[in-house]
Amino acid sequence: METAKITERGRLTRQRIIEATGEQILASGIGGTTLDTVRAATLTSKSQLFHYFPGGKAELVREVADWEGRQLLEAQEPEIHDLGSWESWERWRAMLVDYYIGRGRWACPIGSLATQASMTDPDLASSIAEGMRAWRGLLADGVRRMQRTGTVDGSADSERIATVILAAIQGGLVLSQPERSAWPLEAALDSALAPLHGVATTA
Amino acid sequence: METAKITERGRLTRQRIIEATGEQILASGIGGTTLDTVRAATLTSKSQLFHYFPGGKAELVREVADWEGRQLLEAQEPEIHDLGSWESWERWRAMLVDYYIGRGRWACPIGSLATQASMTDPDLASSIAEGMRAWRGLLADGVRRMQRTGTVDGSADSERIATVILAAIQGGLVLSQPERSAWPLEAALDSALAPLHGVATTA
DNA sequence: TCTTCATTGGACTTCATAGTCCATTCCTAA
DNA sequence: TTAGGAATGGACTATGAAGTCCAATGAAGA
Repeated sequence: METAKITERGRLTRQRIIEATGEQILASGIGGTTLDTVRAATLTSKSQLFHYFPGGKAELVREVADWEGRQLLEAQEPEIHDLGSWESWERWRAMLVDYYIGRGRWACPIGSLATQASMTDPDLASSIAEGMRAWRGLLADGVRRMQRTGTVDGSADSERIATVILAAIQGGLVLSQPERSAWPLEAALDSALAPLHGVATTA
Repeated sequence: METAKITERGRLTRQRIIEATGEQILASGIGGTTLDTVRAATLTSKSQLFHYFPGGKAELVREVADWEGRQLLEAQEPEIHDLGSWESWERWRAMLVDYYIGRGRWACPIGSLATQASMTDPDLASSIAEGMRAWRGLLADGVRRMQRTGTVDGSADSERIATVILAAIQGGLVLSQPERSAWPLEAALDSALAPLHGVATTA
């Protein structure tokens, strides 16, 4: 058994801790999130935090990053595995904007953690980099599907287009966050998506 | 007199503190930068830090943000005030990539601070937002110059194009940082600049 | 029922860091 | 030369947050 004995009740508590920590990190950053505020929000005790996360805060943050990463990918279902038509890309785009802005996140759980912690926690940094690569891979798959249908020039570099789209998301959020407006994100995203519907970038 | 009495010697010390703090923040983040490490790096004493920055760490960080913002704009001189030809844009792009990657920064002093502190320090957040707007304005000026020469479609929204370029920079850096590779930044930037030399986005 | 172990509560310890205070040194101008 | 204020040194305090420890509780199977 890899994970020590854990009952259903324990699993729920553990999950509750992860989700509450995720919310606090998104709202206040890693530095603004303390074990005491997590404890208060989850109605747990110090010993529980260390019982479920023996590695302390660092391990907890890493688990949060993993979980948020999975959530982010799940939120993009089912479109993320389609992306074979412009309509699918449009639905995916709408979902994404809603995920970030509509739900009041205003930041990417992954991208934001990347800039916050990549310099202090190498483990977390590589985990995040891996998540980014996975995400980029799914987008690149979509781009290749568009190339197969002929909508997109077959000679274009699909990985590169996927990277540009990801960068647009992350950069758009960096600008949207302080402005509290969705439009930088939408502008950046639409600009990056332009090559996917056979229309030149018109800005 | 707005600023209290300060001699040339004092001004230099103060500046030394700002620059060292800026380097540490860029390398280790705000949380990873302590007054003690700054003190050690600058060969100063605790009392000096509070003598020059009565508001403590928060004020120091804000001064750093201001100074880094000015540095960032200065680094783009003189091109940032030209940008009237594609060649000028190319020179500007090269300068920028060198500023971030060539000098081992791997992060934007402004964008990185935005995600690190905008949620905890509203003053800093608005100061950063203002810096972003100023920067965007300069880029938009350049875009309009390109429109006047006819290289760029005059009906395009110059502010929007400028925003997309800024987002490409910020997002490119988010991706470049964990990968320790310049190419995400270059890909995003080149894609955003494509509309400026009359070539459709080819990725 | 009883045993065992996961789960929980919460006080306590340790430590890093922001911030305070006062004495001392350095510079400059009268 | 000297007086005054800026600049500096560094010990000290206060605080908050991470992490430890042990006792108490709850649940599930023998």
